Parts: sequence; structure tokens; C-alpha cells
Amino acid sequence: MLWGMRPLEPRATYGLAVDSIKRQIHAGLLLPDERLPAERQLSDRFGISRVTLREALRVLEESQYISVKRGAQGGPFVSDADRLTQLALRRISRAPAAAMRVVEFLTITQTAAARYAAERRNPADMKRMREAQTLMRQATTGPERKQAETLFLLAVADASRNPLLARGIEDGLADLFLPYRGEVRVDSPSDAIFDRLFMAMESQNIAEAEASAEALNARLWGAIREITRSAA
Amino acid sequence: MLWGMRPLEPRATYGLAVDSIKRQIHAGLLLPDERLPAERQLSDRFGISRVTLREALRVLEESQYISVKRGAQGGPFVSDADRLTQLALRRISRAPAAAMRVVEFLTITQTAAARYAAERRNPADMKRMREAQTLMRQATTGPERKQAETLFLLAVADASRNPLLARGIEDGLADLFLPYRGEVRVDSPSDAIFDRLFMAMESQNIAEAEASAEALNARLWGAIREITRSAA
DNA sequence: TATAATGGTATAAAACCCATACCAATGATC
DNA sequence: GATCATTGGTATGGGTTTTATACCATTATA
Repeated sequence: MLWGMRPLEPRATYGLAVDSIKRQIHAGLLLPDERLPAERQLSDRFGISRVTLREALRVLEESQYISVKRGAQGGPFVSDADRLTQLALRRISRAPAAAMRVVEFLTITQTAAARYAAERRNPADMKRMREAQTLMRQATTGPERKQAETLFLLAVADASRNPLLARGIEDGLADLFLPYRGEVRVDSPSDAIFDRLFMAMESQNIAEAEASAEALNARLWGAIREITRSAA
Repeated sequence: MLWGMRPLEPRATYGLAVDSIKRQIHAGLLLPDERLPAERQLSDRFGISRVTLREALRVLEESQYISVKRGAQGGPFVSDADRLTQLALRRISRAPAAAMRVVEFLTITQTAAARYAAERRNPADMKRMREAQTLMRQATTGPERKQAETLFLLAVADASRNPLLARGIEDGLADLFLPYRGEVRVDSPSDAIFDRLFMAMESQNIAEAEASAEALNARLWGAIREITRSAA
């Protein structure tokens, strides 16, 4: 009996580039209206030819993730916040159950990652978290805020020193395309949660790390529930 | 600031075939000495050309996972149990810490999967689990036993109805290459654990499902600890 | 010994990716 | 307003991978 001899799915290189950029937009690492490096530099970063990169840009343009301007000061630009919000809402409302599963997965993995990270974090990890926290405080827009939060969560994931766990979290964050929040209040309630998580990491307080991760996940559940409710 | 524009890693199609077969051997889905389908049929299953499949077979032959016999009743054969055990032990002792991380990851994800599967399993899931359980009881050798256990665990993973979770578990089982146990006692203690997990699934007893998953994971920890200890 | 099933080899074509060069558009600077 | 640097757009040729097809070599079995 054979179980796993299913058709392979070879991925063209340009498709890998499409995914990479899409994932970064989904996770919030790339900001709306942000200017990406010029084609020649971007293809260098990816280690692919310019021709292949351009194929990727065509696909991303077609699916409204970016737009491309010619001439000096031109280049590939991430779409504006309104368009990305539209894409995000469409994506979630197309398969709300799938989005809930991603949140479910993140709840499990991020809680575990927080636990291990509290045990295993090193000075470099703490530096990353501190920098993300600084970005979070400086954030004045929804996208900036989301970016800083993602950077913090990725730092925690890596600090868990578990590659499978970190990759899973990365995949989850890249799969979930949450729309940006409109306003960014200073001293928002989630600031307190991230502060609590950060302090738990610093003091290596495992119970606190788990508890604050749970609090973050509860907030995530609230967000996804609200979105799917208003989308229906 | 750009965070995720790292070099892409395009994968050749033949490499995908190599990985697919390696993973199935690691997880125990392919048995030692098992005869794989002839090249023409295998390449059909994978949806690739025979030439490309043959490249994959060369690599697998080189790395001792399979051997190829010519003529009628020939074909690609999985290596014998001794050689696979050797490969497994070598793999673990080369990076024992990594193996522990995989077990750690499986502990987290399989416990969660058991919980959700108990809630969400449908008749088709129960059928898969029952069939795996039957195979487990009929197993007379270590490899057969391992195969049945993997099939059971994959059924539970899928029954969780969480694709990210299921994929993670599949990756974990394929990454961890545990050597086969020598003898297979009837009514082994792990039979009782799987029975307990199965009954929890059937009765949708979530607490029991979690508890028996924990018991399975404890057994896994024992196995990996013993191997890394004797390997040192 | 004949046959069928199987791996081994050869050839040509298609698809994909790359390196390079050059053209076209555009904004900034003088 | 002219010039220039920066950027995307296009063209060409070549290398690698994958495919499709056909045919040869080996081997167990009837």
C-alpha cells in the first residue's frame, strides 16, 4: 500500500518571489505605499535574475499588491492602505473558517514559543525585542503598529530556539492577512500586554510569559471575530 | 528597512521527489525492503518525467535509502532494516539537539491536534483510525508497528481540521527519523495508550484525548532520550 | 527458451532562468 | 530649459532542467 506518492508541485522561481513579497505584506513587514528597492537591487537580494524578478512583479501588480512607476524615483511600490485593507478583507471573507484555523494555530504555537523563549532567550533576542518595542511606541499609524508587533512576535518565535515552531509561527503570521486598525491610541491596552510579555522574557518568568501570550491571543481572537462578524 | 528579502531557494523537481520518498521512509510509511512501483508508474504518480524521477532515484541510491534492481520483478527497493536503522541513528547522533526540538514540537502540536480531533472528527476520520489500529494489532515487526502508529497519528492530525497543524505534524514526523524497535510484544504498553486515545476520539472526550496524547508524547521523549544517551 | 516486466540509454524539443546590453521614461539638478 | 542619474522596458543568446519518445539490456518466470 502506498500513501504519499501524490503529484509533486514544482515551484517556479518567480513564484517563490511572489510568495515572499506577499507574505511580507500580509504579515505587515512591508508597509503600505512603501517603495521597494529597484529591480536590479531586488533581484540581487533574492539571488535571482532581473528577468525572473520582473515576472514576479507582474503577478503582484496584477493581483493589486503593488504598482510600478517608471523613471527616477520610480520603482515597485506597495499598494496603499485602502487597497491592502480591501485585499485583506476579501481574503478573510472568502474563507473565514480558514482564518479562524490560522488563529487557532497561532494560539497554540505562540503560547508554546513564549514559554520556551522565556527560558532560552539570549541577549541578541532581547535586543530584537527591545527594538521592536521601541518601534511599537513610536508607531503613529495602524500599519506601523502592526509591523512592530510582527517584529516582536518573530523575535519571540526565534528566541524559542525551535526551528519548526518558529517556522510555523512565521507561516501563520504570513498566512493571516489582518486589516490594519484605523487609529493608534497612545498607551493602548495592547501596549500593556506586550510590555508584560517583554518583562516576562527579561525576567525569564515562564508562567508570566505564557499568561501574557494567552492575553495576546485573546486579543487576536477578538479581532478575527469582529472582522468575520462585520464581513457577514 | 527591509527584513525578509533573503535569497530564494528554488528547488529542482528531482529534489522534491527525493524529499518525498525520504520523508516517507523517515516517518515509516515505506517499509524496509518494500518494493516501490516501477519507474514508469512512479513518475506517473509524481506527475514528473521518468528522466527526472531517475535523477531522484540516483540520489536516494547514493545516500543508501534505496537500491535498484534490474529485470523482471526488479525495481526500486527500500533499503533493509539494518541499513535504515544505521541511517536513523547517524542522523540523530549528528544533531541530537535538533531531534529533541522536533519531539518538543510534536509534543505541542499533537496534544493540540488530539484535542481538536476529539471535537471535530467525522466518520471518515474514525474509519482511518480504526484501520490504523487494526494494522497496529496485526503488526509483527518493528517497521510494521511504526507504520501503523504513523498512520494513526496522521489520521488524528487530519481530524483536527486544522491544515497548518496537520502540516506541522506531518513535517515533524517526517523530520524525526526514529530507528525501529527490535521486538514487537503483543499487548505492549503503548497499545493501551493508543486504545485510550482511540476511545477518547470515539467518545469525543476531550480531556481524555489530551491526556492520552500526553502519554504518547512521554513515550516519545523516553525513546529519544534513550537513543541520544546510547549514541553518546 | 520465449516472454514480459523492468531498468538503462539516446535524442530532440520545450520551458525556465540567466547575463548582458541597450532603449525609454522621469525626476532632480544645474 | 538642458543635462544627468535613476529607473523600468525590451531584446538577444546561451545554459540548465524537464519532458516526450523510442529503443536497448537485463532478469525472473512460465
